[in-house]
Amino acid sequence: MSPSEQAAKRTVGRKATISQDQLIAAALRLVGPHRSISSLSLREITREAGIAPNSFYRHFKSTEELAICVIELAGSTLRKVIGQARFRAQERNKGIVRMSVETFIEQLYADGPYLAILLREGVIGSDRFKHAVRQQLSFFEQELTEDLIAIAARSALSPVAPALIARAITRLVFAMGADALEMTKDEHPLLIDQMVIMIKMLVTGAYQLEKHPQLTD
Amino acid sequence: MSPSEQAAKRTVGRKATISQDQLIAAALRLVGPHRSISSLSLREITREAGIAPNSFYRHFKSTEELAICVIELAGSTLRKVIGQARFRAQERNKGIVRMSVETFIEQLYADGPYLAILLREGVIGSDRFKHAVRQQLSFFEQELTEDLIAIAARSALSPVAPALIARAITRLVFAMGADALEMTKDEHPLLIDQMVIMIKMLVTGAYQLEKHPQLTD
DNA sequence: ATGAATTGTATACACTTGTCTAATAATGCT
DNA sequence: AGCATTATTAGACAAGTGTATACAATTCAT
Repeated sequence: MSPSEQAAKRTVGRKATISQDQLIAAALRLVGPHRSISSLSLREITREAGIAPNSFYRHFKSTEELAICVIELAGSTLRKVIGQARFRAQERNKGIVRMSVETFIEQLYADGPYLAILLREGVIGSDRFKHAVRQQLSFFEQELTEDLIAIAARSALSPVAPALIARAITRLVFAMGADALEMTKDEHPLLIDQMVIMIKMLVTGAYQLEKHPQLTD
Repeated sequence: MSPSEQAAKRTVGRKATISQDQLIAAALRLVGPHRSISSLSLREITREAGIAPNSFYRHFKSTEELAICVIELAGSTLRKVIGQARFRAQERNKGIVRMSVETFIEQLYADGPYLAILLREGVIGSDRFKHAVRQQLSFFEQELTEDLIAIAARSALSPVAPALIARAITRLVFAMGADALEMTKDEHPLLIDQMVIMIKMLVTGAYQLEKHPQLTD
């Protein structure tokens, strides 16, 4: 149940002066590019939002509840952005891989630091918390899998464990994204080149293994 | 300067009733498989170690200082373990890749949850903190690079950007390791199979790209 | 207009946190 | 033995935390 959906149910009573979305916005403002969501305190958020601490409970059961909303927002936003990148790749004639990777890295410093959030919060916080992040990652994986199947079909090659490739690429890209967070922007082009090559390795390697499934491990 | 080296300097005065290593042990006990080091409070650690809060300062300047010691310990311990895995791979006749990956995953639940620590703390905490983790990662990368060069030399193939492959493998393995942390142990064998295939994809892909450096991106 | 429902606030409580100041205890050197 | 040195402690402080209770304000349906 998204914030706005839930708010629509109310029919009688005092009009809300603050919305869940405004609280989320306040939290995002506090997080910025460096802080972790799970480190935000309830009082901090309400202070930033300009309301009394207790008012928070009218909108979220706990800060964890809010954090999960943020994660879902981050995931869906990012998938939207990456989806657009595929179209842009066809307009200009950059490769899909390169275009996607570039867009991905751009998002690190976009208005909403959504990518940075997903990168950080996947390994800390409560179980529900981590689960939410991993679910978003699996959405990426899924969409990527579908892409790979489509591409394999066009090139008349059988799909070689596309789910596995998708998982590898997803993990690789997110890990390198975490690296990028600790760099200055001028180092990003080099990193992007590396990421593109890595992905190429994975894909051509996958096709190669399909053709010659022997090889020692 | 490691904990034990520093302690050796003292010549006169009251004998220390607690050592830096004992404090580190207490911290590790608290971290367990789930908590983050950066979330440990000074008082918590001293409580666990059985000393007064202020005594902490005689051994570490701050909890961050201790955390960095833990990270370095975790890194060197893990590299030792993985190094041994290579020898073990030759004794039994499993492949180096499979043996290393299996050993890696085993470490998730070893006595010292060192791997879990490295996986988590790379993206949170202070800059010094993150830097310490990334340094340990780069050590892994380096040793792996040397291995790849050696292998390439034996197989009479030119080394195809071994540093890049090493980086990709490292990132991939650590990311999948983070996944493993959220699974039950009976799911690990499947994950290990996947990791091995992914690494094979990367390596054979790299050789393939060397032979035919065209291909769209 | 009245009352129910809902949102927001004020105050307070019990905790935890890091760190300061002094004082005490134990050790080695002379 | 006495002294300097170091380790540890106790006690206290200000600041921050989540949340419980009680109350005020606002809105809608009747």
